[in-house]
Amino acid sequence: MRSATGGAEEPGTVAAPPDTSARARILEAAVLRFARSGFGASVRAVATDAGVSPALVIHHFGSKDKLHEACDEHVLAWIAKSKRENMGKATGGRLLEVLAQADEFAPLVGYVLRSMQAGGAVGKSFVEHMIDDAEKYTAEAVEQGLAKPSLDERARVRYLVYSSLGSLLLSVTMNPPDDPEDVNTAVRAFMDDLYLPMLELFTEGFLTTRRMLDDYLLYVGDPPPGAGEDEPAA
Amino acid sequence: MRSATGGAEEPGTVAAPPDTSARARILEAAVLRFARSGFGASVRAVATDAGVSPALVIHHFGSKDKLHEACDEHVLAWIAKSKRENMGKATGGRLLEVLAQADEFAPLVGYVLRSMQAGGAVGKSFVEHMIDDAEKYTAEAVEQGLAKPSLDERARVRYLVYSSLGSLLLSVTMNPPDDPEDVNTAVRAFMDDLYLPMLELFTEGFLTTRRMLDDYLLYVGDPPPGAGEDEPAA
DNA sequence: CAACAGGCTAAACAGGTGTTCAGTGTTCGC
DNA sequence: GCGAACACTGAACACCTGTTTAGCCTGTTG
Repeated sequence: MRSATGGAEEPGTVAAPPDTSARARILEAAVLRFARSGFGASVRAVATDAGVSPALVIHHFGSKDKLHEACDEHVLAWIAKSKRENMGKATGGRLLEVLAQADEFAPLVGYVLRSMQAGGAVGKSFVEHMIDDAEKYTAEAVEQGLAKPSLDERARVRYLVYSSLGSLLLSVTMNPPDDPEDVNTAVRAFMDDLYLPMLELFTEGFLTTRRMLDDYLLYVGDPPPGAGEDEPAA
Repeated sequence: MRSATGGAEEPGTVAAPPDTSARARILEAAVLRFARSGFGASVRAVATDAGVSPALVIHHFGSKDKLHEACDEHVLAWIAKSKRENMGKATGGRLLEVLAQADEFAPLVGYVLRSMQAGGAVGKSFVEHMIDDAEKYTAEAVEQGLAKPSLDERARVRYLVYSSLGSLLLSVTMNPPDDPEDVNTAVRAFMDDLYLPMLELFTEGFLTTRRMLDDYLLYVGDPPPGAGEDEPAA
């Protein structure tokens, strides 16, 4: 077998042989296992999946928490890369759906969902990035006249991201796929069921009058006018 | 083996006037502990909270799973009662918010959220009941001319419930309150932040044109006219 | 009074957990 | 060749888990 354990990894795009190292195999197995069974999965389970001994997992990563962190970093790096590559075709809040369709990435999507479920770092980071992106996209959409302006753009974006990701998370949690690996099936089912009402709500709204909105505005006072200066901590 | 507590007495029908009994104290402590720390909390933790020995917990409930089931039943019964009492003032998807404001019920709300997070029975039941209720309320709202009719009423209701509960769950998961007991603070913060954009979306929509909706309708074919009841296979 | 019953507990059990340790080979620089 | 560094493992350790066992203690009943 090749040694080639030099720290310098070749950034070759096509030939990527060095991911057969035990460390990489463990990391991949851990991401998959955590996505499947949640972060309570045992080190022994990860080791078995990777075909190594539990001691080797600790030897390479130091502890289970460190392994968890390494998985987080790994997935975050993958998200950053995927975001760059899919910038064009995945607009707005549909990044996850697009990614989930690629079987290759499905386990990673599962990991993100698990992290959101557990309130972990990856989930938080993913949601925040999603909000930042969505803010940009909606601003463009407003400029182009595709989307209506909002009384509070930032708050609207937060709401849109929270409701879309939250509903997806809830749907997957309530109706977990038989094989925990193919999250894409669950995501697809979610989209099939709920895409129409979402689109309908987005184009036509839900209420017939402005009464509730106006009453609320009167009650809480005016929201930040247009481009709010800054938001002091409450 | 001799069964210590004769299984003759059916729980629920037994008239237990003093809820100061150890069994009741354990049940209450378990609901609170599970809401606080999730269902991974140990039997010993519950026992300590209740001021009893771990053995007594098992003695009264048989096993940890049985204790979990008993908690579920307890909370479900409470939900049913609260729904009956608050039918009038809590309309639509705002039941949880109303209930969360009553400090007395806050831990129970926390339990419901935990169960939704874990995909447990209480969460599932709660969501389904919520959908049933919301369907009734929106039907009334449509009749009264307050809400616009939908291409698929059932799907819209499901979407509304999933997005409101899902966004709440995600918000609480991402920003857990310092003291896990007062969920009401987190719920209140969620409402303060996201109620305006929600209301805005409901009254004005988001998109300026019907193009995306029409394109989608053309793509998937017409939705079930009126009361469609079929579930498309994946 | 004695005898029994049941709520209740301390202690232990069996099993799983993350982690450590001593010791395999195998490979590399000298 | 040598010795060191390396990836790697089986076995153990200490701890925590749910659960069981034996027995205490109190109240009731004969």
